[in-house]
Amino acid sequence: MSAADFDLPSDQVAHLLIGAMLLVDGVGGRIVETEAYDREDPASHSFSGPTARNQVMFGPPGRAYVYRSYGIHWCLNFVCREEGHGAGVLIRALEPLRRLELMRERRGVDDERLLCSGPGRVGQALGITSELNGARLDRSPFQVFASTERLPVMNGPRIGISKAKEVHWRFGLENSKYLSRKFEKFTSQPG
DNA sequence: CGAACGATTAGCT
DNA sequence: GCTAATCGTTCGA
Repeated sequence: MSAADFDLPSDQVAHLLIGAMLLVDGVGGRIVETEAYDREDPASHSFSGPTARNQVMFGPPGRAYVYRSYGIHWCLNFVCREEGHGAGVLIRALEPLRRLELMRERRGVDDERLLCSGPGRVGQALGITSELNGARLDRSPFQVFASTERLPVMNGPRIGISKAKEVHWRFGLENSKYLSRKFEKFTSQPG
């Protein structure tokens, strides 16, 4: 995918990314769960304007925004919309497909379903660190290929937030074993 | 400068 | 289901 593909509202990109192949240095798999965030969104890091941490969200679309979560985990986002807007998509889960042994080693677990099912796990399995904050998604080490298939996508409330819980900007591949959690309430998107 | 709070996970009950 | 771990970011004094 090119930078222009991310110059769209983050909920559209979050939906579009379900089924896409994501690789970092050849390690990764198929995206099965995402969440959208936007400048006008109280749950978003960008809601209160640019800061040292979130400055990449206010840069050009098609870049990686990487942040430290709970002092422990690295979480990977894709910057969306026009430059300066402050929108992004959090990559919450992958179906692991490439270089599973390296992911098992990095994660310290064998179970395939625990390799990339959660944003912190995705970061650890793919070797994401702050060094990749601001990196272009159309250049090494990233590779992002949109799905050519029409896939059944469901959506629902985002996870782990305290504000804007009524916004259903969590998207997931229906029937995937690799979601970080079940979708309790969801509406199926028209295929 | 201090304090509160996470876009989480793992491990235990 | 509940909670400790763990520390950078943010905001108010």
